[in-house]
Amino acid sequence: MRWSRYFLFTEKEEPKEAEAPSHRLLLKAGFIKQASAGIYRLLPPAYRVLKKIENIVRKEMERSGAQELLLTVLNPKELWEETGRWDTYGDELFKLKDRNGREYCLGPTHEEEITDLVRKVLRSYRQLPLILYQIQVKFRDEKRPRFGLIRAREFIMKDAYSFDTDEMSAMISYETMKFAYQRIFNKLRLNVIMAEADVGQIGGSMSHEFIALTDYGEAKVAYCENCGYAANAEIVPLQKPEEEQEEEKPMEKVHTPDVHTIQELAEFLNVPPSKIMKAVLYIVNEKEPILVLIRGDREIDENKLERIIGTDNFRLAKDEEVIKLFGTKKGFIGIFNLPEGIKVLWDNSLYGVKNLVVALNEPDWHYINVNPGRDFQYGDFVDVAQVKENDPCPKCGTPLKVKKGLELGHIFLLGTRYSEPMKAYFTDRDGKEKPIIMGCYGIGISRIISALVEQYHDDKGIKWPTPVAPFELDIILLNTKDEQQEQVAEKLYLEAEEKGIDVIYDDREESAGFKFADADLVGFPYRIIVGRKVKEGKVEVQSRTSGEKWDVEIDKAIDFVKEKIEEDKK
RNA sequence: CGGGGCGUAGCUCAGGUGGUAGAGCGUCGGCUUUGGGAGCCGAAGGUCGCCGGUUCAAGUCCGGCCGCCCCGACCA
Repeated sequence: MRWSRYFLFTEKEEPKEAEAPSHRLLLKAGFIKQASAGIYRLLPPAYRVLKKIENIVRKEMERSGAQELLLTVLNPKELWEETGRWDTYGDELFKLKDRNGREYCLGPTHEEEITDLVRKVLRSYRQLPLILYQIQVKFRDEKRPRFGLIRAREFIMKDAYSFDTDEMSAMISYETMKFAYQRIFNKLRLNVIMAEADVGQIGGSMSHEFIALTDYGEAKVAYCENCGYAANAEIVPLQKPEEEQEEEKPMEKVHTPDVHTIQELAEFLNVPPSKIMKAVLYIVNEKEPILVLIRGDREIDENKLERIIGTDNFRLAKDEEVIKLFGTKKGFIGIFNLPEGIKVLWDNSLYGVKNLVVALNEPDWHYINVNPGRDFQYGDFVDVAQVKENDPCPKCGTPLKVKKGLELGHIFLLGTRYSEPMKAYFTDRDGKEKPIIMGCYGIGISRIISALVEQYHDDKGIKWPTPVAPFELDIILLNTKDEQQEQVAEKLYLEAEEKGIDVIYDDREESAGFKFADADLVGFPYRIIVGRKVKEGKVEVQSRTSGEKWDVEIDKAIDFVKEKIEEDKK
């Protein structure tokens, strides 16, 4: 490809709206163009990357025995009503009507579609097991699209579905996909952690997430470097700590005027936050107040809370509600003088803490040196705290690492969550009708482009790993007016094409610095610089990744680069 | 969904107190230049997000709407 003819236009100015490096660089280097909020056009170089990612995924899926098909984007309401998700999926579903008033959604995921297809075709246990997959555009009306391709409203996903006769067989399908995913992320050169995960609203019994470690992403993963345990932070269990061995001091009432936050209170009383009982009031289903008590140095994990109370319909109480219920402001809620009918949850972190600071539901006063057993009785303990760096690993007790990441893959053992309500049955060996056991397996294909840039860039631009680079080699002709240089560059370009290298030839009439800067920004793994060394029969080969430079004889340059590329792709 | 901000040339942005729109970069033409986003000369390019109001006069003031970004909540 000659760059002078190629649809690749970089920006010199920094895109003002982008913050995440991947978003900024993909815009600046001319890979993506926004169409509207969370909706992006993939330009030719980005599409080349996307296709390479897809093909790596395809190869590993096919190797695992999965078969590719193509479902539809437009999905009728009726199927979604069968599983109840037309309503429960909520506002995230893009809905529309046809001219006759029939309702559809744009598929955000395809469990209903695939289950419908399979129930119409499959009859017998002889036809199982089966894994089907597609690479398809998906639509989710995200509340807040963010960071370019990282959270888009229209995006490309690989979704696979497994169908088995029994739990054991389903488990084998699940494990097969798990291994395929590990191979895929290795081949994509991504640093990805496989973590245990919550099954969430998709349902099912077992689930793993594949999280790329990045600074921009929605996932938080906790992992143990000792035993290999890794899980989404929101499901890491935290046990009660050891009881503190500390002399119990006499309880005292202390005036704490205008002290509202834990931090202020800790400074005012000169105690660590871990000695303060924090009380947070939630309103469940818009009517039932629940008071959550937690140690002052900890935060509430609302995902854990959701699983405890069994609904996501809850919110923090408003100031007025606190005043109405407790007769005091936020910051002065505690366990003493509690009004009737308020449910109280005790987080494990509070167990065994001595000489606590506790509010007493009276403005501007706290008790200090409050002790369990003597001054109050514990209620029901639960685990609602967010996991933090250095919390003990639930498997082996070693301090955990907690890192931010980007969810690239998610696999679920679904069981009969979809086959049962949709009546996807097969006849088993014993002649009985049984629901198919299902699994589903997603990979965010377009999001992988961003994850790659997050993990492979520097201050000058992107550094694509060779297997996914839009072009493997950039041949830069420095002086377009120099006939000798031009002849050499043309010859090398044709030779590279001939030898099957993905090559772009920068034949544009631009200054040397301009071309170098573009090459760094767009991030081709190798470049050949055709410049003044041509007089000595040489060109310069450079690696974007390592920064290494080699002077190579003109005739050997392409073979030299080809060898490097082959090595990278192994 | 709560909070904040922005919308003027392709991009980044400037345009006290209302007076009919500018810069840098990019683009086009010419000359010069070619190992790190070159220089000089010239030119084109705008329904100032949309609708309404106030006014002799609105990019500027007022009202409504739309779009986009950021923080949080949310996020198989």
